[in-house]
Amino acid sequence: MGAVAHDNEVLLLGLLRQQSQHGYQINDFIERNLSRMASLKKATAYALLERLREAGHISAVTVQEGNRPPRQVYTITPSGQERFATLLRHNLSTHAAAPAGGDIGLMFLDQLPRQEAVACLSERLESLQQQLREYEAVPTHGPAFGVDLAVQRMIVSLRAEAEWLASTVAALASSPD
Amino acid sequence: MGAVAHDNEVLLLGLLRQQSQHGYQINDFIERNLSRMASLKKATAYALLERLREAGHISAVTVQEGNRPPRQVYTITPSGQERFATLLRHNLSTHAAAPAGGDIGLMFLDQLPRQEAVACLSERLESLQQQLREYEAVPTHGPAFGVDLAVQRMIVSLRAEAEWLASTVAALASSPD
DNA sequence: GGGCGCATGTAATGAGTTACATGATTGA
DNA sequence: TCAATCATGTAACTCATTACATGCGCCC
Repeated sequence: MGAVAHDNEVLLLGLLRQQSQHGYQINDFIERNLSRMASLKKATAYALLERLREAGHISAVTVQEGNRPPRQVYTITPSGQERFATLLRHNLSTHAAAPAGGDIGLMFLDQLPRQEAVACLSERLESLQQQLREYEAVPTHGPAFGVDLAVQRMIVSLRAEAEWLASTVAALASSPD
Repeated sequence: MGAVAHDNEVLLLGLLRQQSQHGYQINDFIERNLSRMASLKKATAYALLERLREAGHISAVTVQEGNRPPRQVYTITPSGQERFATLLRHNLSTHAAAPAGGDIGLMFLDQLPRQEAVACLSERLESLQQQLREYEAVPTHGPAFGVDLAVQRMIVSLRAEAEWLASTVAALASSPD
């Protein structure tokens, strides 16, 4: 993708907005707590932080505690605050336009022998239900906010997809070849 | 993404499987009929076709009719048939694992003044409903197959998302700041 | 002393995007 | 004659990924 989504940028700015941090810390947090929602990788995060610093959206100071490795501690700047607000508004206002994913295969479903198609979709259904169970097991913190909201949305979406897929598989399995 | 999804590859092989074609023709078809499901761009398509040819999954012959520009007409090879079947099975069996998209913004919803958040999400809801209407307006061809199936899935998915979003906006609008 | 955690990065690779180049034909 | 369509590509760029490099401290 080009400069369409900016998901990673919002993520980093958002985290830095809540608290100044160094790269390792940010990455750690994402891996531990946001692995389901975010796909930002370590090397990408470091590079993006550097780009954001160059752009003036965050500032960096080198901090060394004792003999530990020196850290680049990043802090969001006023320019970054603005950027964050702009990106967030845009991100919230816009629904990921096009191709959702996983649809291309469906278009060619009839190019596979019926039985095989049913088998494949059944497998998909199972992994879908597994994912759903995982999201449903995520503990929530009372009224839906922050991450909880994103989890909720994921659940609703997965549930709808699972239901549709189940009925599609059923229809497919009982129809003539 | 790396070599994870292969959506574009399935798409091209699938189209060539139905009929030998030249690049312009394929691209034209995608733009006209599949713009909703596929995001494959012209230059990318040409490049991918060349890569598929190098890999031996398709073969090319140059054809010239009259004085029109010469065309590279591509035909799927046995190797390509196999590849297509493999990719298709995988594509059908697997649900796009991770981050669905649009979720990162939600995580930071509380970093925006309540009113603004509601406004943004309302805008999102409207465009979502607009999209939904467009998909619902796509004519179907009897029993769900091929593209129809993908459209159906899109509708189900959009509907679920729209419903969830509507109730979320309502809850948000009526809660204290 | 050997492996893990901390902390930051580089290098190579690859896929995708936009914008542009080219040149003939067709139709208003 | 001017614009659009046909047809294939190249070039420059951005973003992301994986794998690797480095080096110290801590703990068993």
